[in-house]
Amino acid sequence: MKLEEAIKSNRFTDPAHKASVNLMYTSYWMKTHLNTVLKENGLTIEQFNVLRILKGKHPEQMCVKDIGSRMIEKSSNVPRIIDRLLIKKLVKRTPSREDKRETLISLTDNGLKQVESSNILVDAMQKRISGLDDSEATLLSELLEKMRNTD
Amino acid sequence: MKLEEAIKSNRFTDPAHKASVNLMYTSYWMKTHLNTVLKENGLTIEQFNVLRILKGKHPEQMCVKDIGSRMIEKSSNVPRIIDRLLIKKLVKRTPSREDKRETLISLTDNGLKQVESSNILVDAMQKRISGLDDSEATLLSELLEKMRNTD
DNA sequence: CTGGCATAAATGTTGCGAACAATATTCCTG
DNA sequence: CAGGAATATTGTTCGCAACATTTATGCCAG
Repeated sequence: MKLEEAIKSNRFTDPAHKASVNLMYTSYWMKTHLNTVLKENGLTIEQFNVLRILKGKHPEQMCVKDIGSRMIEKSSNVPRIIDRLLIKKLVKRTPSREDKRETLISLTDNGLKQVESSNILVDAMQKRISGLDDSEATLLSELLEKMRNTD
Repeated sequence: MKLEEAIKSNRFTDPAHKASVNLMYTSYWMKTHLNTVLKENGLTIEQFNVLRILKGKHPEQMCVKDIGSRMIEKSSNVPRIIDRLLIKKLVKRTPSREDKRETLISLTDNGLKQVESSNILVDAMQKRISGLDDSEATLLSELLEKMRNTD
């Protein structure tokens, strides 16, 4: 669907304005699909993101700060997202020995299964909905990074 | 900043995967800037969005359904966003005469001033942070719409 | 004209997360 | 060793998402 149909508007002041609205709408659209898929497994996007980050180091542990620095949406509430994963027994919390200020988090067996099964669903969904081929996707990434060049 | 630095990861299964993470990260990045700017005026993004939609028809009124259909993030909670705008007296609620199921919403004078002043801040911020020229921004919009071609 | 379905809006409820402050513990550096 | 920095947790408030329910009204088929 064209942006103009999706939000019934065509009053954009300039191409950059339209692009930023398009960007937020497309991200919303993607998240809606993600949410739908993850709900089958009882996960929120943020929870899935933390699990996926932990899977990247599995079976090693990660401290809370490192998890936070790898999240797409930086959040001061990582401990509470972990709380919810703990309740579902997808994750384990262990005090660190080397630096006693830290706590180390790792996936449980259940957590690993959960994230692997969710990954399959998510990958399939993304393949199904994305209309871009590899070179277009690469170009999109380049434009997005150029857009953020003031970082 | 490159995506890999921003989320300290370079394990993307394919360009489309990287593009979708990049998309969500860039949208988050944009919203963070938006939030910072709007906070000066005591508005959330959703509230600003509703005000901006109303400005498009000002001084005419709009019913709640039409507002919702124009929002970037479709929400079933439009009445409650309007509640908060009402408390700040930025918006007025009037029962419709033609169709008594509807309520008509319009900007107050204060609301109009508020959205105009916010627009200035937002436009300046977007100019300041975006590293894309017009043709790149147009290309970005095209890619985003192609990405959503399964709509 | 009316009975039943559709539509618009509001409301109730639950839960997640953002934002920000405050606290406790531990580390590190001068 | 003292004082400040870093790490994680906790408290609090708020906005919003999601979903169900309710109320009022419009509309159409019979």
